[in-house]
Amino acid sequence: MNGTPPRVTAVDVARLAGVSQSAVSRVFTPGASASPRTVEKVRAAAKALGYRPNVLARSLITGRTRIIGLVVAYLENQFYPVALELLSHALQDRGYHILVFMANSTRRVPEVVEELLDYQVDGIITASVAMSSELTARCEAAGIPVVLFNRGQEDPRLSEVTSDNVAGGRLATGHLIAAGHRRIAHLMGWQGSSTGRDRAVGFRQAMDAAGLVPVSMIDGQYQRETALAAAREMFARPDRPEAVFAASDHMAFALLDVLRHELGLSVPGDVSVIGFDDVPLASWPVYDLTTIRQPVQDMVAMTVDLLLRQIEGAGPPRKLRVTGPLVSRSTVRHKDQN
Amino acid sequence: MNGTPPRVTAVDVARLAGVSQSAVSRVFTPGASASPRTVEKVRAAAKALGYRPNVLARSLITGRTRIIGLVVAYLENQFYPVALELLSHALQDRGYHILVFMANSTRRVPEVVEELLDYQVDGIITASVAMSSELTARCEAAGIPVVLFNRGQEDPRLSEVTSDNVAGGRLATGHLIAAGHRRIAHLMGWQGSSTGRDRAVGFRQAMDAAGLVPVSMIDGQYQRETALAAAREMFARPDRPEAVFAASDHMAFALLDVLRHELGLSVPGDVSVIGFDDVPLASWPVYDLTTIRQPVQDMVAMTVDLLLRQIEGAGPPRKLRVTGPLVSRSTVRHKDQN
DNA sequence: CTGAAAGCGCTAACAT
DNA sequence: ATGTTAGCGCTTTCAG
Repeated sequence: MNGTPPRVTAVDVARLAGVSQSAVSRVFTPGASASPRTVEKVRAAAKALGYRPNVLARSLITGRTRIIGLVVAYLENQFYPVALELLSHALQDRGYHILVFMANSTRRVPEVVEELLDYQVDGIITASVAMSSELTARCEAAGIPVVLFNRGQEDPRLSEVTSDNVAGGRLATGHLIAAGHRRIAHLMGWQGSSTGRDRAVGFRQAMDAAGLVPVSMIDGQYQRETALAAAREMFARPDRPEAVFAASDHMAFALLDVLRHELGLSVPGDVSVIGFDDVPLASWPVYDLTTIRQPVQDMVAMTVDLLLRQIEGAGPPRKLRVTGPLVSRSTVRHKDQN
Repeated sequence: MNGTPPRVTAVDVARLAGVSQSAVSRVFTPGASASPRTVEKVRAAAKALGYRPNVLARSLITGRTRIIGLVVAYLENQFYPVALELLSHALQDRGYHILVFMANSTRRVPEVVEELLDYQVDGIITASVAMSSELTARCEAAGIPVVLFNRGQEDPRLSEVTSDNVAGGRLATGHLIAAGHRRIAHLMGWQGSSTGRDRAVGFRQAMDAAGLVPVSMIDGQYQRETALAAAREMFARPDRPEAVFAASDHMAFALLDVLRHELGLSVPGDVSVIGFDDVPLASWPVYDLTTIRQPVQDMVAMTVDLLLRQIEGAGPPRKLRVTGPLVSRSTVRHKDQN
């Protein structure tokens, strides 16, 4: 019966308005020059026909799609949906949109980025995903800036926005120590990631500075299942910690669940816990988790500014770092006050 | 210094391979006809140059972008990030990608959809967002199928995938009644949405059938803040319910939080609570919420199938409905057994 | 300020 | 099977 409906093009509008097709184009192009009369006639005709410029055809000429590719691995940790929502809004406000690419074990990052490139995206944001050097080269060759959100990498061609994870790890651990704890463990973030490693070095630094030796350090890989297992292992040992620094709130929740619901321990009565991120759930009374805040709003704003500056003004790649405060809630017990 | 780096085009590859540009095109077009030798030469040249077809230029001709527009209002409720992740994977597996459009109070759905149309998306999925009749007409005119995910609407031009919310509401309420409760309230989902209304009618049906009258019915609008306030109001009245059906897990969590942490009530000791959705958090021990499961996996699969069928085969719009089971956990007290 | 013309990178007839 | 040709819908010189 039907097929592809006939599209309304600039030619149609031009015909109806009695002007040339290029006049129509000018009316819809920001930096244009058209007489008020032309503008009016064209706008009227466009409205009558329901015309809107085909942004893809435009992109073919301008070389800009106003599409930003976002590569993200998993949305399980609440930090990412929050960031995605913020990112999307900030970008929309500046006339850009997000094309989402989920990477995971089966869909590897390299292929995913290639697909992104096929879409001629103007820029790429990766959320907690690393870029191979080869891939970076391809993006660089294509003139497409990429900024790593919440992930660091040596490569000078890559921009990145992170919080100061080493300092954060130190702050968290220092807080536990200041509260009077000595037998402290670290439920580590994935050691294949910069954030996971940095938070762990912050932990070590603080411990060293206090002359303390970690009770244990186990990799929870930032995932609930793994963190659950790590928590069980950590407390199955004869040498139980009295306080633990979890490298993400998401893992802290898993830890808390094991402690309270499997082991029947009290937090902060029996053990103190501190997290990292300050996701919304951390402030809900069920957990009321003491944690290191990652200022997502700021991080998002910086990411967008940085990326657009590179796209629009060809600014250089930069590594930006923000510092987050400690948010004291109720999962850490202060021994002297008790 | 630099500007836009020179793109590698099919012409470059053709030149290097010593064939025509159309030969290159054929090699990269699935239903093509090219001799093994040509294919080989072209592939080699393409690899040497790092060539990949520009999908946008292709779209201009084929009329298909393989981009699906997703309109979503908020990611606060965990149900949506989960759906988004699933949707994205399912679509990627079939060669499509998601262009995300966040709608909210400032960015109204109509403008957002117009922007979507500008990108020549092949189809639209709206997650818990309604379409005006005018908008529907525009999409229809543009030949772009839209499927509403988790939202129903009368319009026959719109496809939709929902769970049976009336039956779900009945099931939830019936469970409370069967547990021996009589003084029951409903923390309603947004009454401006079909799901909110349907779950409420299910609630009423079950109550009526049992000859019971609701203690109260308050609209929590599916948002935490509102649900928190609604919960407080519900229990500030002299006539407190002994059981409540919350129209979403997300609101049930808010309710549980005020019950236990503000009012010092025990659940299920003092009051029973049942939710709707069965998001991951519902199964965590902190809440261990009894709820009605919405089979997201199935819903996503159906959504993708339906949409792609409409895009590729021009199938008709359909309204699909799945039924979710009750997942019994620990927030409902069974009076006879106690 | 405006129209004519060229062409972005690619696919799809059309011949050969 | 392959090259030639004509556009897809639009922006952008270039004349005027």
